[in-house]
Amino acid sequence: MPELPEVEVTRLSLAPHLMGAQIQHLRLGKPLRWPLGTAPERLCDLQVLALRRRGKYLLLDLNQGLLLVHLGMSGSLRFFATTPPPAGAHDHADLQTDLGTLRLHDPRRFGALVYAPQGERDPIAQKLLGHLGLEPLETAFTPRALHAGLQQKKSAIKQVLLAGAVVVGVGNIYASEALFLAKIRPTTRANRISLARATRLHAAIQSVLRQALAAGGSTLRDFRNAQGESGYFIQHAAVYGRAGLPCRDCGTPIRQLLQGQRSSFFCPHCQHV
DNA sequence: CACGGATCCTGATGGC
DNA sequence: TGCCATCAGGATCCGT
Repeated sequence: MPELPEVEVTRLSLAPHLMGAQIQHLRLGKPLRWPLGTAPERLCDLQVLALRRRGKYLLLDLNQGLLLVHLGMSGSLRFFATTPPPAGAHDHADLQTDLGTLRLHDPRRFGALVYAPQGERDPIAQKLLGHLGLEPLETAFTPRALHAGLQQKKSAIKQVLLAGAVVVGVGNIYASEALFLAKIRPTTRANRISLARATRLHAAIQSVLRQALAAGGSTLRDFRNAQGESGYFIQHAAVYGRAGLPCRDCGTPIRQLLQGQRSSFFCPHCQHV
């Protein structure tokens, strides 16, 4: 469900509610991808100082340590200013604060809630964040930097984008969309992409992510922001989920293929090598 | 050590 | 209607 835009939309809608909140209780449901890494009681009385994002991770800076939240494939966060409704079968964490309750809903449980007592330099934070590539909407992400990163990778560009070691936050939907905009085939080896084409891809990634952000995140299935509202970007997808349908630019049927167990979509006419 | 594949889990969907 | 196979927005881990 969540790629960078969805996580960022979540962060933006959550920040005003969580800023300065004091944790009173943490209730955990079924296990998530990783254990919390501490006893839930240890978080009591800690205060939320800031809400940041790194790739698809949400980072809650506490006055002692850092709480990392990942939404996996099916996760979403909601904030309840008053008493939340009873937890459902897939509500696996309730972070109760003096300002309200942050609830993590995640049917597939690929998501995670992890406490790093020593903040970003904590080993667990290093393990999860240390290898991440550039933030696509920050100034360090330039056409040259993208090109340089791609030069190091021999795999297909689609898989390099998904891996997050060069640039973070681009998931399965936006990878296909960005490659279509840049007119690059998903199967092209990353190190065979010229500076000119990397420059197009750079612009395409930013354009696709910014559009999705402005639209409030995609809504392929059930993405909701912290207020429970859904976005609508996916209805404008150029290629994602459109196998067999005519390309919006040239009419050629969109093709679907499998790369690393993930579907890719592309127009065989508009996207060369 | 870089790469590709298997893997975690539940729900929705479509074919028979 | 029921049963089964397939697929879904992620990312780590493990074997080669």
